[in-house]
Amino acid sequence: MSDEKIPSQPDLDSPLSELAALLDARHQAQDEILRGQRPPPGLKPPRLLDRVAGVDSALFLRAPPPPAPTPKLSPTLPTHSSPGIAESTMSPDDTIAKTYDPHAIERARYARWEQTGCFTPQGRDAPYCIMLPPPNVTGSLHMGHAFQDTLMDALIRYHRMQGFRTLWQCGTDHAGIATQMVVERQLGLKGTSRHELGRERFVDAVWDWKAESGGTISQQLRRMGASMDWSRERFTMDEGLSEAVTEVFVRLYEEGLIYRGKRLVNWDPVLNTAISDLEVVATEEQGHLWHIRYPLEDGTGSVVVATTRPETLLGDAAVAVHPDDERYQAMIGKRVTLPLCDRTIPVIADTYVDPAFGSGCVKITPAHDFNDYAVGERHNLPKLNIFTDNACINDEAPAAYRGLDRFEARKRVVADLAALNLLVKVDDHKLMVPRGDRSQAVIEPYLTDQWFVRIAPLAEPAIACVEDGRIRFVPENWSKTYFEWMRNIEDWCISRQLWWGHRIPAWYAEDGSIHVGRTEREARANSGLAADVPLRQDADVLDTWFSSALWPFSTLGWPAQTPELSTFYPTSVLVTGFDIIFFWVARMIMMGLKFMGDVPFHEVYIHGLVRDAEGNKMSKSKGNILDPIDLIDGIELEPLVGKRTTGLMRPEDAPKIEAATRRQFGEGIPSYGTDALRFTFASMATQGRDVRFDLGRIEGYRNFCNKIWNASRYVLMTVGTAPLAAPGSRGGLAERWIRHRFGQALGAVRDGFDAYRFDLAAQAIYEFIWDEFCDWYIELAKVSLNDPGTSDEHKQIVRRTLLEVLEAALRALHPLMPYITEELWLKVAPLLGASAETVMTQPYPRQADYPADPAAAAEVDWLKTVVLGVRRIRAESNLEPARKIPLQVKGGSADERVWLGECAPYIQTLARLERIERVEHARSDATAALAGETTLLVPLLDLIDPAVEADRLAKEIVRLEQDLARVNAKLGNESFVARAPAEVVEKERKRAADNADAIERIQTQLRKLRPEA
RNA sequence: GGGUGCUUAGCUCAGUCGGGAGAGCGUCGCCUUUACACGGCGAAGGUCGUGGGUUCGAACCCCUCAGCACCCACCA
Repeated sequence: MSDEKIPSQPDLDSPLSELAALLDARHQAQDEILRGQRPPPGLKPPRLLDRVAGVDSALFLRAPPPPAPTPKLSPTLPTHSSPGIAESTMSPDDTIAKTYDPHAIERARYARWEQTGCFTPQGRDAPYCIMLPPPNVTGSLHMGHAFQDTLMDALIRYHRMQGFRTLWQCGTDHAGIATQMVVERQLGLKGTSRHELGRERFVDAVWDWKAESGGTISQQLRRMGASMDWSRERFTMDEGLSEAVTEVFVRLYEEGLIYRGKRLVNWDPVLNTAISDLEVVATEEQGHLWHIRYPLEDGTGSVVVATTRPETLLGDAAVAVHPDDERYQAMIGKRVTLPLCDRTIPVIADTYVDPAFGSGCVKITPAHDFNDYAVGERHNLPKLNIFTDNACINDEAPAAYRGLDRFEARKRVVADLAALNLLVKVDDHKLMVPRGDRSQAVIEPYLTDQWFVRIAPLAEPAIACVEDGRIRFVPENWSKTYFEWMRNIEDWCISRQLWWGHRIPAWYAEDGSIHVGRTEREARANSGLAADVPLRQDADVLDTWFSSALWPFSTLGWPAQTPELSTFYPTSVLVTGFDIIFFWVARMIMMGLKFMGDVPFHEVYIHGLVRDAEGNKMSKSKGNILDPIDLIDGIELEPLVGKRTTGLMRPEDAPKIEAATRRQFGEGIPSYGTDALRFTFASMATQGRDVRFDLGRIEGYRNFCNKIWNASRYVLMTVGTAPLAAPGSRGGLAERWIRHRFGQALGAVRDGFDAYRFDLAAQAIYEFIWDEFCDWYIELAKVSLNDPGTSDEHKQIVRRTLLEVLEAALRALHPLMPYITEELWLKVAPLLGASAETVMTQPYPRQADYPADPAAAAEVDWLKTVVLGVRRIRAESNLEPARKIPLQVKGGSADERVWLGECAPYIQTLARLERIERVEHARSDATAALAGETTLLVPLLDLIDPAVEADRLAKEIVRLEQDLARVNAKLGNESFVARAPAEVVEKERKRAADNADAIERIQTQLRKLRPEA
């Protein structure tokens, strides 16, 4: 396998090329090397490691002379690349390389598509539109994107070829927190910070960073072959999209659906911002449960409370017990002295307390715990905030703790309690720790002023539209997840204390009053404020998902009523992962219904998440990331190790990651090309929740590319400029059969696309091309074309069929493998008189044009059975494959007798027969197989070992008898015969009869070999 | 605590309507066969997680149990 890792790009400065040049330049093989093609068999290419070490190519000098030159096409074969486009794998004399090389093709093809405007919606037919989930503008393509984009592009190309007015709306997301963090990190490396720069200059710095790195992902999307309409590319902080954000905010505010309030929110003390519930991830961690004694103020005793966060004691407002808890009845209403603090707090009764947990007493800290907040509200407790924005103890706490970080304060509090003998015990305790999904910081419930969306009124219609089917989830069960969340939804905190994002269109007067408007001017006008009243705009920005929620209509021009908006909204389907159903899908549905009065899409296709071969989530910190571009282009081991081990959050993991990488990719990653990668993704798109990315799959599909390449090469070489039959000529058996099979395959492909079963669509087309077209039809066609007895007329039909089916199969495959199909189609189609510039806008083949032909199917199925039967005999009798053998046939139905006559030439060649003869009695030294009612006999006087053959037949009889016994048992069951559908019963009866007949015939044969049997 | 999935060949996974268990990769054997060795031909390999139920018939429908995964959630 190591032989496969030769880099495919020509590199004329490398020692490889110099050495190659030393060899006879006239040799075909050398031409191939210089053109970047694979060397012929026997020539060992250098390994990647050798190249890295700079010691390659010695192997080339020892290499044997290359074999015969590659066959050539007629020099008059038309070529169809446009001027300025690299002629890729075609050498100047029109030789097609023996091995598919994606690199020579992909970039030029893509540039050509983009230049000619193929990606913009065309025509006036029914619209088809997909919204690209906007990737982070400064991000780079990961496997999840590549997977998702492959599926979307397949849908887009499939529908475009069917004539839909197809729009794939693309763009990028400003990704507030993520982008701000990146830029802040960079500033940190330069020894400065955003605070030093100030807001305005910081935001400028982010725009600079966007300008610098914002093109990365769109270039990578192009490498994937994504046919999105780049002319309509949008950015969530574009002027137009920002206008949409403001418009939505103001309208929701005016309707009372956005409000500002002091609430307990999830606070990230590292990023210094509020975040929404969804951005908090709870992780199970090992901690402690501290049991602390609070003495009663009257000295009559004490209570013991348990806590996982002892520092919050400083903000306690009460101790709560269950109202029915007999142990504490006497204490309810009394006060306890709060240790370390110079104050007392009440003992209250609340059903929130679980008497069975811990001591049955709970400390209540309303300002720092969501439950306690609710208890505090019920009992009118003060909300004592003891933290600063970055979670240090503030001045509300006793002087001894002020300024301490929360974890430092925890240690100090615990130590002080122990010193006072108030620490009863400390237990190990597993708890769920809330962490920010971006910063990984421990989140604190924190009391601040924030903006919220009142979500229930928006959620209600959003639930209804999924219930009544206006939006359909695929797979359907994701709607359950959606309902579950939507029915328990909480108000959405949309303000963020960041600098990068959409500013909130709210202004404050000095008296603290709030004025909302599309502009400051409008805000003043709304409130009747004079122009000279000083106003200060809210410093916060909106949650990034607020603008993402508007994506399906903001990108189409809303709030303006554009033609695009009326044409493409609602969009056709949303393709996304289940991880953002709540973040994005639900919110788009709510906003779309609210502002467009209609759903944003009719279907939501939820795909799985890409994981590594072991099923682990791919992450930088695990060092198991695969870069889709590396799979396309290949990467040598050292750079791969480098990529995986730099920029780690935990640099100490580097050695482990390096070792694992070297183990798994000892020779780097070979180049597979975009089409193989895309086909792999499509075939992994099953209904499951996660998809494991396995290099074996992509290698297999790279081989598939090569198979297609070579099948096309054969067809081009065979047909050349030879005359073809007129279109529509009725073919022979094989021609009718392959058309029939193609029609069936097209049906399966269509069903696959319709159901978003890309795996089934991919499988159908893979099997058609490899198992039917290559393995059988091309071989059958060769028989006709190579037989001197074939009429010219028939040969012309065979050539046309080869071309037509190949040409249509390339179109059928195009949505999944755009590059190789384009490349080959442009060579194949002209031979049929087609002269388009691209296959991309050609009609998708229709099943109706390849109607079923059951007669041809039955006959070829029988033909295949005969050939397979002989091949099996040959293999199991250890006959040399090259040796031509005689075949005798005996018996057979009327149809089969006719078929044998018609198929004899095919059978003779494909089964490598010397002759076929009909006999009435089998010789005893013959091996036998069955094809329908026909018995196949291969007399092998000199080679057969009767014992071996007898064993083989005996085994076959056992197999048939087992099957017969099962079928007979079924038929012997009266209920089965009485209750099963007649056709099922009939089928079983026929099967029993067939089996019995087959057993009889094999037994006859066996008795001749083994008379005692 | 609530919810959702998953368990089929050595591995990764299909299996649509309940009616003869499939593919790819891997393994084994043969083969440089004029498109392709990134290939061809052939083969081996499965008690469909467990136990029960419904049915003439269950990988598939229902229930039980076991194992695994994920999502949501305020038990200190």
